[in-house]
Amino acid sequence: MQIALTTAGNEIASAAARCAYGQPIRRAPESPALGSTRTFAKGAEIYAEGDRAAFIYKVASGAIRTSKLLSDGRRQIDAFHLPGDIFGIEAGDEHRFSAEAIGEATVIAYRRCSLEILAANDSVVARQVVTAMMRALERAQNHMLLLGRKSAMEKIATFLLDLAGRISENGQVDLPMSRIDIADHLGLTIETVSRSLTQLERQGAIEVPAHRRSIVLRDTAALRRLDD
Amino acid sequence: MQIALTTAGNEIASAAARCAYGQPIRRAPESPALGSTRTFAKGAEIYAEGDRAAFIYKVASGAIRTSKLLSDGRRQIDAFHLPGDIFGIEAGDEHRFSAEAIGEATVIAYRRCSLEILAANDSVVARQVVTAMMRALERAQNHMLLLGRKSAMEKIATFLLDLAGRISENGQVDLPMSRIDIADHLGLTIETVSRSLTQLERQGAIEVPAHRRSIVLRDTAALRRLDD
DNA sequence: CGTGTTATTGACTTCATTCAAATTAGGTGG
DNA sequence: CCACCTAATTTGAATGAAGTCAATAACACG
Repeated sequence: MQIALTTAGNEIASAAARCAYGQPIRRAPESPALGSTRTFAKGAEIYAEGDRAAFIYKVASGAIRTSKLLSDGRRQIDAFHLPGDIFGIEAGDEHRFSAEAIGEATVIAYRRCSLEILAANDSVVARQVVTAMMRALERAQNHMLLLGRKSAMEKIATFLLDLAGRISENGQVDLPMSRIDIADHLGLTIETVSRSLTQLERQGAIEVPAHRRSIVLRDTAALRRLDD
Repeated sequence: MQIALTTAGNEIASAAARCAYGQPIRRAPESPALGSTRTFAKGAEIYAEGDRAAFIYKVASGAIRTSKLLSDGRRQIDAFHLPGDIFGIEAGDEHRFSAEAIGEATVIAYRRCSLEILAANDSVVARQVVTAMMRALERAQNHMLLLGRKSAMEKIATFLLDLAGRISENGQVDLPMSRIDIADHLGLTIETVSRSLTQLERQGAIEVPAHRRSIVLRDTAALRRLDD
């Protein structure tokens, strides 16, 4: 029982169908109600803080940032979501972050229903959603330590190692996001991000190719020493 | 079907019994296996980072802090847990924070089993645990914004308003925790916490009685202006 | 009352920010 | 392919918010 539109092995879609209709329903592939793929241009908003949370999302390609704003415009980027990552899960009925595509990105949107009902009705999807939530919680908790107690250099080192663990091929990390995004994720300014990268490069820990959107980790041991 | 030792209306205990034994089992009140109350002295450790997470806890009285350490001793207090709060839920099998009693405190410990099994087997407890996790996630996400983007004064204002919302009687907040704990929660030093409180007092927003362990909110509007 | 702990205050330093300018990258149209 | 333009990034100099170090003050408790 798998719905054509969804990616292979995806349990969320079938569960969402059950959730919405009581029992699994076979749907035409062109149905937009669940598991629909959407493409967003660079900078496009997927949802805003306060929007009704009707869907949860899975990144298919590209990268998404979720962020919160203070009234005067200061921004905190809670997380970057890469292909395979689920985002947009909420406890209440509205989004508590806004989500934007960083570059061009495609996401799969799944109609959401109350997580309590979901969890009660379907153990497979419950596990998936609970797991995604747990991951978000762990990420947030580690990030609190970073934001509250680490220096700029340590923040950058931690960030690079984390990204490398998620998307590096042979020690090279292609940054999907700008310096501003990195700064707003790490609680720094773009200038400090830039200076820290320069300093790490001078120390031989990393190498920043000309186009500035990728970073080669030269000395991960040195970075790890900064990480903790 | 309620187990004698547990507090009234508590679903976690009965679910834990089901979880551990497949079906509900009536246990003698003196059984320590689930819903057991434990008392901790000031500063006593309930569990350490890395400990096997065999229980989840609910605060009965007093206050608990959960925190993470950097290798050189810098500390980030993730949250303060007050009576009624659940803490110690983990995705994996070990604790990712340490938990200590702030003053003398009593907690109720519930034998834990894999959350996936929990969620699959029992919708009532699934809802409770998922709700507690959600709350932890929301707290963490708001706290990231505070740690990453707020000034010292704003941090203190947010902290006081939050605490007031949880334990104030008529605008008076009795702080269970020391300045060091506040500092380590807000990503500040004790000196900065102290100076910020003094400044808020000078501005007439708060009043700090002589014993320094309680705070009267005089002008919540002014605090709210700082909060966001 | 001492004594130890916790909090406040003061003086100075530092790390990161701010403001400003220069440089580089990437896209557009000739 | 190159000149131009805009946006992103880097770099420099000065400032500032919070940290550090040090001393004092206020409690809490025996």
